[in-house]
Amino acid sequence: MKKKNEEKYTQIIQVTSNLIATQGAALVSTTKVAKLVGISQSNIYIYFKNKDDLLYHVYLSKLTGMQHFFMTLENSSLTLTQQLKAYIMNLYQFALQHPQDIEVIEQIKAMPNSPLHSSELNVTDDTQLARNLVVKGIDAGILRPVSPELHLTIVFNVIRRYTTSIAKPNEDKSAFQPVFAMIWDAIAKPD
Amino acid sequence: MKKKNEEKYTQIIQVTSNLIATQGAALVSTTKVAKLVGISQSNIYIYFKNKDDLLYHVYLSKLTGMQHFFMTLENSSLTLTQQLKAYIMNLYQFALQHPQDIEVIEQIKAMPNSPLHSSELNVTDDTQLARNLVVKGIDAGILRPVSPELHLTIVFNVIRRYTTSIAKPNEDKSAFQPVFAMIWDAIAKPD
Amino acid sequence: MKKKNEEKYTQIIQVTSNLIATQGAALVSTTKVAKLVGISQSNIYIYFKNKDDLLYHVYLSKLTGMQHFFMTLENSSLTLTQQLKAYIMNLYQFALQHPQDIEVIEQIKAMPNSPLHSSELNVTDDTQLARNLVVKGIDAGILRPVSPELHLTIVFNVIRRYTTSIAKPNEDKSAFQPVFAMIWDAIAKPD
Amino acid sequence: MKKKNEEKYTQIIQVTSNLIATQGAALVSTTKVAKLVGISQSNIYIYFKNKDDLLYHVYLSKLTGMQHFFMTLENSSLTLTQQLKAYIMNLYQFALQHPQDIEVIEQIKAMPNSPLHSSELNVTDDTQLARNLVVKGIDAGILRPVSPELHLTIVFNVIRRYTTSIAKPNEDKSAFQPVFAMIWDAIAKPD
DNA sequence: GATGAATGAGAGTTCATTCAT
DNA sequence: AATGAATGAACTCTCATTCAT
Repeated sequence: MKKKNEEKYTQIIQVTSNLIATQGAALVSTTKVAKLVGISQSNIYIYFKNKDDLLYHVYLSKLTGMQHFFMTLENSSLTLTQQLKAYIMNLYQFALQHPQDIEVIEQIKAMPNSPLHSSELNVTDDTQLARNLVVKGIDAGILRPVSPELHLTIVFNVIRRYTTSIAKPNEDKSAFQPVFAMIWDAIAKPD
Repeated sequence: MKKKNEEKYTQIIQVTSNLIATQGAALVSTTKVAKLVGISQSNIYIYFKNKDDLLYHVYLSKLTGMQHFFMTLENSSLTLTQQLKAYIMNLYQFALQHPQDIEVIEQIKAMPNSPLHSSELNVTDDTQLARNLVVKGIDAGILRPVSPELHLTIVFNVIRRYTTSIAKPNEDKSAFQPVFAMIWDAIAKPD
Repeated sequence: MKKKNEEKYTQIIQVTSNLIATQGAALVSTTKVAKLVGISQSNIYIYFKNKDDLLYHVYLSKLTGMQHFFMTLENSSLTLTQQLKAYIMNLYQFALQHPQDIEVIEQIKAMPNSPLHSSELNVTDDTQLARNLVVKGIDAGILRPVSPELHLTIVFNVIRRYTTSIAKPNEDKSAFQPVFAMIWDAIAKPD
Repeated sequence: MKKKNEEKYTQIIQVTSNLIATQGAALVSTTKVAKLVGISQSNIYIYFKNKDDLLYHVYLSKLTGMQHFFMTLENSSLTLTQQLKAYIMNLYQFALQHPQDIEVIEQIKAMPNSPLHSSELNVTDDTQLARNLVVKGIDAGILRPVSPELHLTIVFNVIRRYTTSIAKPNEDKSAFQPVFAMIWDAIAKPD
């Protein structure tokens, strides 16, 4: 519940994150985390109130890492179309460099009893920025006039699938070009 | 392991399927299933070798139900383009009528220790037909020349998202038209 | 939760009862009970839903044993004064023969998070009969016109204290006579 | 173990006392106490050797508060009968003004592993004075010739029950009169 | 004097699985 | 075919206590 030893705090978050990415959120247990960190299980409860609290902070840590990545987009002088395209490119590059992070975020979101549901504080979601952009894009006649959920579904799932199963770790940006075209033609309103 | 009492066998499968759809695969337990069916827990082990075996058969049952739905496509006299479009429409209609089935299939596939991974027998996947079609489509120059996984990702995720969160249960086929266009423009090779 | 093996069911109740009497209700744990019965701890959950459920049934078992003892009083042809005196004598004899039972009942009642508080079904309390008699006695001008709680407090505590710390196990009824006088003079309305 | 910061020492005692009164002695933990005082858990071990030691001192503090109240009785010039009656009245008034204190004392006494049992030092019990008076009363032929435990049981339990559940906080002394008569008739030897 | 960190023991509970009947 | 009984392992969580700083 307290935190002074930042190092171990970070270690617990890190190990949990790895566990989620490799075994799935459902298989995470404080027992396993503790064993991997090399501490006693009860020790975890010094750093986190709950198992839920732990997962919640894992989620937060990944989220802020991601948000840093997209901050440059806001308050920019780009046109809306440019912003939308830039967002897709940013997401691609982020996913390529931090493949685990998106996986972890999505897994925690999708958990049966997600700690996010019970959390009092509403977090500025990672897709919040994207959703705003999409809505603006639809209103401006740039994107197809269908439920924004569909645009988001395409953008996220295609990039996730591409970066986890298809892309090479250090590939050049140009390799993504055909995939980008696929996404853009899907969401952009045809002339 | 045998199935004398066919009725109870089906009941177990059905209840498990409902549990997966409502609570998530991770929260399924033989205890809960048995209680809902109204039999003793150990009884389940007469019909299934173990929990994995149960889940595997739930998966199979949903799969065959789905394949029935698509059989009409094979050996048809349609052109490849028509077959691809028909597949998308069929999937849309199946998902609309059996929203639970796709959910269950995907959940079992996505399980941390999915019974499908450890299964010796390789099942003819539900996406096998789709994948074949897509590959043919790419070779024929109809679809974009990118990894077929991406086409499948789009088709499945968009339809799943649309039918579970957006579509109305008894909506007319025409309501799907804009979404269909979205999917098709995403996967079809532009002129 | 089920019960076929009555013997083990009774054994668990018995062992728990002993534990409460010797160590106090607060120190009862399913672990200890299981160890004393010689079964695995999880086995207890076959016979009882909860620890609370276990304690509740321990309470019930002692209660019914006690009620059997007092049934003879009801519907009797005794005068009210005779009934009151008979109740005190019966309680004395019951407490002398089953010193543990009253201790167990009172301990479970007094528990911080008593399983009785959360129980939906309201049990006919062991003091219900006594309270009814006392109220009737007050109305009839036989007992002192003060809160019936005070009469009950005296009757129960004096007998409990006497039988647990003072009385000899096989003593003659006459040994109780001075104590009986004490109780009666306390609760009876003086002329 | 020492007590430099007298204030914090008192605070710990006070908080523990409240916890016992409200939640019951069994639910007291150093964790809860520390949280309520606003100190770290380990800090408690500076002021007290262990949990038992803490409880023991809580007991002592309540005890001395109570003894102050009764000191006026000793070395007085009252007759024995007057002293006995005065003791009862004093106890009533003390219990009315400090309802928590008696509760705390009794709870600690009644604990399964009471710190008083293991304590090497024998404390001059709170009932010591009362017991002495009672013994003297029996010898002088004022009180009934039964085990003094019984007299004490009546006096303490009736007053405790009366002041906690029946009496009004600021009631006049005269309201207690019928209850006093009840007690006195119970313990006094009839002519 | 005070605290953060750590721990082992123990609590209640659920689960998948086995076996005799 | 069906069930009751049993179990060991795993789980989350709380607690009293110790120790270095």
